[in-house]
Amino acid sequence: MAPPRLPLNALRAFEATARLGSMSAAAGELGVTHGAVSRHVRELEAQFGLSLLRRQPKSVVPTPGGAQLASCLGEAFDLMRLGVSRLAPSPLTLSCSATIAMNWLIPRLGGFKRDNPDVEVRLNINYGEVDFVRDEISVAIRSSMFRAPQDVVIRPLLREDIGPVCHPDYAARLGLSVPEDLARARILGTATRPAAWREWLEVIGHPDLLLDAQETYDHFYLLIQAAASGLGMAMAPRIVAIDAIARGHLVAPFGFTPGPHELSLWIAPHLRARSDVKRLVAWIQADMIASS
Amino acid sequence: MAPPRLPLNALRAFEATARLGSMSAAAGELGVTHGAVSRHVRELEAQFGLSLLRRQPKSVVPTPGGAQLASCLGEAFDLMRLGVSRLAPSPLTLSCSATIAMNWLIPRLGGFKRDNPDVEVRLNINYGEVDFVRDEISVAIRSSMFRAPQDVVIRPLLREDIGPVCHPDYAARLGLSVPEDLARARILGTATRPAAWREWLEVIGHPDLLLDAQETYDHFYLLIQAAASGLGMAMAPRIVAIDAIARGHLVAPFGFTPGPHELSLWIAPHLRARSDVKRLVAWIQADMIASS
DNA sequence: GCCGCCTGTGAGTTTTCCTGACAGGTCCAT
DNA sequence: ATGGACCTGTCAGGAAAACTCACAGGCGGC
Repeated sequence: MAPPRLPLNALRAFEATARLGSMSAAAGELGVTHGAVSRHVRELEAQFGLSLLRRQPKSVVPTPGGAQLASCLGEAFDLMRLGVSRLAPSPLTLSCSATIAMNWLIPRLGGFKRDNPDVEVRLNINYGEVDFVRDEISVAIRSSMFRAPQDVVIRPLLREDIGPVCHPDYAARLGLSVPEDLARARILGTATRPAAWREWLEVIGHPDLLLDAQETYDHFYLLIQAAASGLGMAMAPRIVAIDAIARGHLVAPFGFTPGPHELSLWIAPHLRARSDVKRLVAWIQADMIASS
Repeated sequence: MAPPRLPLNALRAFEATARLGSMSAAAGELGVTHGAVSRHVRELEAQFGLSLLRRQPKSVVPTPGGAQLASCLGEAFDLMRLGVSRLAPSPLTLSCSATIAMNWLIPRLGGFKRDNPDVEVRLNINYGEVDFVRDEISVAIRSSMFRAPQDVVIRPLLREDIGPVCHPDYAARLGLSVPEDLARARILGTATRPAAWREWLEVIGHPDLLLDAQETYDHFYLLIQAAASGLGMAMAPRIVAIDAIARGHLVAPFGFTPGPHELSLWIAPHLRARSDVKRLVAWIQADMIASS
């Protein structure tokens, strides 16, 4: 008969219990209920034929043997974690447009780093096509304007709500109340989304209105900054304007309307099960929803 | 979001695979199928987002990262095993009668030690009542003549087949063919089982025959040896005579008949889940059945 | 006394793990 | 070539482990 396999999960539960001096605390650390921990410890005691913990009213104390075992186990688990962490993982790289990066991601990234101090996020500022392997991209935030590569895991984030934005004083000065009033405004555009104003006019039901960009910026984020500086009206997705609106740098006199595009997460298929990838994805999804 | 729990079972499967250079070998060591190991390894690779093994036609070779991880894991598991083995277990103690010990157990004990080199078995030569705690007994072989203590785990072994035995030459000289012929034999008895002959006569359907012990030994094993020396007929359970019969030291001219008692294993309840206890119990059960 | 905090335990359920069977691949011997 | 031995990969289905939920009981503090 072969030597019995070590009951690894039970050993982990016991180690945490001995270290924390409490089954409930160990259960919290392991993300299970106290009952599960209690069972694991009893299973070990039965298997070894001796008691590992002295039960006390408000806590548990390892017996001498239990303490020695716990210390061995602690070292062993540390060693495992060390080995796993040494696995030279390719860095976690998030690709998104400069606009999203500046107006949504970077201001919120501190929160992710606070919750996940051990995860390092590299940014890749880009939009459009992605080569996950060549550029070592783990996750990309992309608009549905672009086609995802084959095999990529896609998680829809949100439909882009779009609307005109400008500086609050600018809006007040022009007295905007209906879309037609925009004829009085200076219309700002961007080279990367030449159809932006046309798309908006269509979704709000004024396809007849003609608003042509009187000034065109090379980059979307320059456009946003121009609008925030009071230089005119920009057509912007809510997600990139929301912070500026909250700070009072921008207003959206006509609100936002669901636009023709949506934002998605593209996840490198070979990395989709990696824990840091999963954590980043979960965080982006949650924070995107929270800020929409 | 909490840091992910280490997938311990998968890590163990990978460690064995890397050490043995083969999933099938690892599966053998762990007592599972190769499919299970394959899944575990793939799960790890997915979770870490990198490949741990280079697949080759007839084997697998750890990648550099995989080799480093495997070495860490190997140390960690060794440490765990060490910690567990240090748990000062009470010694494994088997209690049985001197007769069983001499005529059945000890000749077979080598086989158990060969299959379980890491298990040390202490013997407690005794019969009748057992105090598992005071005498630190783990397992006892006992006859149903005795009452087991409360709470003991009982595993029936076999019904005692009993019959008269003597030296082959002695049987030939007397020309025994029917029980009545035993009147010509010298009847040997033992103080510990004074009713042995009577019980046999009853189970073979000759309650009328009267065979009284003409010589009585203090111990059963002395009785067996006396019979094997040609001093007369002894009433013996098959299980204690079987080896002497096989070696030609004894014969059972009337065979063996199911007797009124049976042999059982009594297992100390607080030790019943201990792996060495379970292995000893399994071995005794298997070998008892094999030799009956 | 009552309440809060701990652990123990049972039934029932979810999740994990494993099996068993098959497929594809390489190497070796025939 | 061709068949056999021996790997690994994969899938559906089933056994076993793990977990949850709910309740019970003990102890200490307010």
